[in-house]
Amino acid sequence: MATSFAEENYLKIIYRLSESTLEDISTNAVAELTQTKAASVTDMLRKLAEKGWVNYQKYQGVRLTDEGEKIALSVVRKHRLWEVFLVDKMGFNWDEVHEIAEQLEHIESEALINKLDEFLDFPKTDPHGDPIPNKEGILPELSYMHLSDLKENKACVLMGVAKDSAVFLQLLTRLHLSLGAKLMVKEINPFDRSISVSINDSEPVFISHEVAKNILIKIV
Amino acid sequence: MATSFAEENYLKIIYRLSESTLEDISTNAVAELTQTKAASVTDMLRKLAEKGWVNYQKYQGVRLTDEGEKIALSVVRKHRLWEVFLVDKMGFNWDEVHEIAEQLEHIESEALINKLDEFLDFPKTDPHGDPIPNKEGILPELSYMHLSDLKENKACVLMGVAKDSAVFLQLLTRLHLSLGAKLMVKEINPFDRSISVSINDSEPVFISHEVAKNILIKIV
DNA sequence: AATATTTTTTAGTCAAGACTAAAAATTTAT
DNA sequence: ATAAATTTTTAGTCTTGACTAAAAAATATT
Ligand SMILES: [Mn+2]
Ligand SMILES: [Mn+2]
Ligand SMILES: [Mn+2]
Ligand SMILES: [Mn+2]
Repeated sequence: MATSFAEENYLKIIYRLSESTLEDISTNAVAELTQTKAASVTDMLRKLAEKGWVNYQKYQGVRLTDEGEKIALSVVRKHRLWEVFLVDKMGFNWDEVHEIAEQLEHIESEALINKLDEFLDFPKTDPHGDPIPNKEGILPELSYMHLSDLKENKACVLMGVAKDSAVFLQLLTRLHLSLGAKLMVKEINPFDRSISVSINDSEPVFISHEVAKNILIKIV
Repeated sequence: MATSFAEENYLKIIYRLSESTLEDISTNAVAELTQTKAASVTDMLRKLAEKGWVNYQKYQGVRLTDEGEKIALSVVRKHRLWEVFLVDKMGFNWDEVHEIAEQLEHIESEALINKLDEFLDFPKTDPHGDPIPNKEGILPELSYMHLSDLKENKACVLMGVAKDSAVFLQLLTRLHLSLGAKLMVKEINPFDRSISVSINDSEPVFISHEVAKNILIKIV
């Protein structure tokens, strides 16, 4: 069955919301991310349920069916592969690619996306460190910590971000915090939980707890 | 002003029809290429005229305004650049790219299309030999002959096709007729105007007039 | 337990872009 | 110059995906 852009966007957003909770997803949560109103979401949820892509009961929230998740994963796969393309091949910065990928993720061609995957050398993660499902829809297992949870004087590598708004990414770039950077927390201030971090062995810089919370790392 | 997919498709098709005639374009001609009905076209022509992209008077046919042509050329540019990408970088055959480019041509990002242009080394023509407008909307001048108009025993090179339906392109491929092939007409049969052509100096093969008419060449 | 607040759904509208059937205008043929 | 055929437009309808305002259900507060 063919899926419209709107349907794909909804499924992807329900998927993303499901990643961080086991509970059913609320109408309002979906409305916020789709940038629509709750009433519009209710309408769409009924349609998606009708097509067998979500389980939905009035007032009970929504959850993807296996088939719905499969579609969502394929959209996520396309989104993230196109992001890799935009950064690695087109030379965009990591804060510039989201909107374009938001469009490209709806291009309908299995053949194209698999050739693109190959062209990019089967990347495991996108420019924000998010995992890319393979063509079977299997996500590589990545277990990252938040920089905010790291003890002092432990070496680690920046592996991803937990938020990909342009302003956040631009801030990181200004601080020379990019994927692969070697980090070490030098000091944790109990007052506001801000930290001072050395990036690639240079002089430590200050980072708010809010920022540290959204930086994903791997201990080396 | 933002342009919808539908509007872009209409403008592109009106542009394509205008290339081969100086007359105004008829409602039916547009309907045929957009795969819609004449009534739907009439509706859309009114909207396009409203936006200042076409000149349209009831029963008089339609013609692009300068602004409309600018939009059409940008869609054509995107379509053809994506086709080059699909063939040169993704490894598709020339008969497989049209539908995908039909979608990709609507991706909205000046920055992306200009980076893509550079990535592809500023190609002058697409995989079917059609000229690619530059970012200012200027088309390179290409003056090709039809193979059907060529005299016997004149060497030439296949530069493009005047039709890009998949079946036609697949036929050419089977005959080893691809862009850049060296051709020489060995014989013209007055009966049905079919010709016998040597391709890259190999044994001549027979080609119908219909096929020869749609092969574009340059004399060497 | 009753009330207030928040969330979600329903009801009614709207715009875009398609359709069919019928009417009107234009073009072609006699 | 009429009549016939063709093309184009109008009128009315449908689907998708949005909206607002109001009603209903669920949740939180006293
Ligand atoms: Mn999207
Ligand atoms: Mn990403
Ligand atoms: Mn298109
Ligand atoms: Mn082409």
